[in-house]
Amino acid sequence: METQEKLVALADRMIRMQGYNAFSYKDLSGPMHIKNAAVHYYYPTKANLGVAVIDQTIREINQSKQRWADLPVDQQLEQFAQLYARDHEAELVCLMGSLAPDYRTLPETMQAKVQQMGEEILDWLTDCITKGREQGLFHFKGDPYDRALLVISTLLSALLLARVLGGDTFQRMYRQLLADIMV
Amino acid sequence: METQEKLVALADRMIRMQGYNAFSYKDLSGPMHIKNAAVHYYYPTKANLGVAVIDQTIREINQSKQRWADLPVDQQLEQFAQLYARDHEAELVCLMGSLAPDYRTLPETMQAKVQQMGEEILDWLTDCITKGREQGLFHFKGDPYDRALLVISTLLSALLLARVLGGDTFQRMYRQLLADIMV
DNA sequence: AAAGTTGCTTACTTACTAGTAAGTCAATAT
DNA sequence: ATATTGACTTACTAGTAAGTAAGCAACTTT
Repeated sequence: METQEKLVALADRMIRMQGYNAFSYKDLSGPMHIKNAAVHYYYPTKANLGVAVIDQTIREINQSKQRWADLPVDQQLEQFAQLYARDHEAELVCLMGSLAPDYRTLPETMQAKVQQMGEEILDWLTDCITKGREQGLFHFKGDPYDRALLVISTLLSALLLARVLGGDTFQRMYRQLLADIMV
Repeated sequence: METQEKLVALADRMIRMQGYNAFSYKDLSGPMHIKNAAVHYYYPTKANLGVAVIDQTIREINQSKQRWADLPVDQQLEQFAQLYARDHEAELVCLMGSLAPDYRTLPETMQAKVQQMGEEILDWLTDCITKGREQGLFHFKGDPYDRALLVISTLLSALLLARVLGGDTFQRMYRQLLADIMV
């Protein structure tokens, strides 16, 4: 992996570990044994770097979607949920969970990207849930879009609450979420 | 209201609008037309101020609980949810939603308080939900504690997601949440 | 061989951060 | 009348933030 890719990966980690406003260029330059200005060489502003992190995440999500395309939708949902389980093991929150509280302080370029990311995840989930109900794999009351909101909501805040409450908070929420929707 | 109380109220607003790491003493001293050092007079460190904000929130929650003590538990839950609806109208996230992502960067005194706040809310909600099921007012699968986690989770992330996705995101989630648990 | 180009470093600026020490001034207590 | 306290202000420090300008060595292109 080259410097530029490593920078994005490390920035992603920092954002999801500490928050966008709580990390600085020295948190990247230090561990990578380069100078502060070298980070500015690749990403002139922190906003550029932030956008790159979100873009990378959007790409990764799209790759996952494609990889799962041939699975039954209940397994697709489970794979999606396991993405969050892996974040939990790494003691990271998801990008949306980290950036949403800081949304008002983010540069506009980043705000737009965060929104795009949210909409793309939500559209896919809505689709997944709609099909699952049609196929008798899921069952729930109400609009699939609203259900998709609750699914994201649960996974996102399971990561947040587990951070504070510790213990088996994440696992409990994870299990209950799937139990609620699976037949 | 006196200076000290105003400081806590304003700090609370700033934390829930921008995040703990994105506000500074000048954000308080400026609007209050006092000097930076006057803030340090009341709260020597930012951690002191942070703890005061959480303590105040815990006190307010306990007052609400007491006020609702004689209501039927389904109305208690609705009142609780309306607390979040009011935050949404004020374009604020809840304190937990703001502080949980930054948890790792918070001074230990604040971490302990955030945890305490979470546990107190959760205990009350668990109790409320348990009673509601016993009385046939609520109905849901699984452990009441897990259900309480999902209720908080939904309200917390409804505020976060509404910030990014806008529109009627909050109302949709709010409605679906209550529809899911109310008979 | 000369002229870019890439990937940095050195050295710096400007702005802001939390935090402190000492002083002021009005109200209160003795 | 004097001392003390409360609520600040003035003036500062040390550290960190993002960001920039200029230079340099290695490699590539012409």
